[in-house]
Amino acid sequence: MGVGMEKKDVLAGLAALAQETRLDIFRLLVEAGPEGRAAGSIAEALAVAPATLSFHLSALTNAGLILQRRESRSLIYSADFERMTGIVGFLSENCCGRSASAGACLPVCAPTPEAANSEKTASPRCGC
Amino acid sequence: MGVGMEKKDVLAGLAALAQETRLDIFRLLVEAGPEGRAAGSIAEALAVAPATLSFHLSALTNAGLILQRRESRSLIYSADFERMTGIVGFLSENCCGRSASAGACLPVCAPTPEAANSEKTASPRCGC
DNA sequence: ACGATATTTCTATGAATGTCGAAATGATCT
DNA sequence: AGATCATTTCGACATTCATAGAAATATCGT
Repeated sequence: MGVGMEKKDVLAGLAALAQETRLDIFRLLVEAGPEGRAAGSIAEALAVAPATLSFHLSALTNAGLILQRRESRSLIYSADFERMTGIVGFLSENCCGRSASAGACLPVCAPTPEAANSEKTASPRCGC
Repeated sequence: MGVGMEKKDVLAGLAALAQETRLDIFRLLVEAGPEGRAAGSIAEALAVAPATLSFHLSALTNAGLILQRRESRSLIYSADFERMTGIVGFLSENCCGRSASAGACLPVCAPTPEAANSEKTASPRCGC
């Protein structure tokens, strides 16, 4: 309990990320790290209208993927990494009948180039 | 190169998973492993109309998340784990300004219960 | 309090999506 | 070839979503 995420939360998170503008926003915030970035800065970086950005920031916030804090006049948004890992974990739960908590079922941690190459030769597999 | 996924592919994958029925299907196939499961078996397990299931299987297939093969009269579907890891990797690319290939930026490999607990105490962080 | 700046809410519109019954297609077995 | 079984395609419907201009709200600095 506590570790596993509710399906509806995962669904909300995926839906939030399944949109080009929001995916761009989220990746920008992942890159920015915990310090985050102001709404205006995001709007400028991605060249989206303020109203449109606000719409998407709300969507990401409601999905729990990003956090908001105020700093002077600016609203700073940052990625919620904990939530993101929860979503990934949900996807690989019970991989090949095993429980995800038993260990790394999917090599989701960025593979080394060598591992990536050997992966190429092997047929699609689950990594179990 | 070849390891990184195109943004449009990631977007398609996320959109495909951002739907309750399809998420259920995919997780069922993740659990089934490389052996996969027949369309009819999936329809029965999830109690969805054949036409509806077919619609969603097409969506997942087009997104590259699942694979199809024939076995006698049945069409067997299985999860494409390689594609899934590609999507996850894309999300954590350039985490906090670093490249994902430099190492595990996000603890996306299922955390041990102990690690999960210590995570609870810390404020949201990126794991870098 | 006032003016300036940052962001959100309101409103409208065009486009895409999920669902399922009915019919059609494709594959198998005898 | 004919009968049967598994799955897909078609058609129609209601619902949801992305976008952005204009107005409203909130915060700050003086």
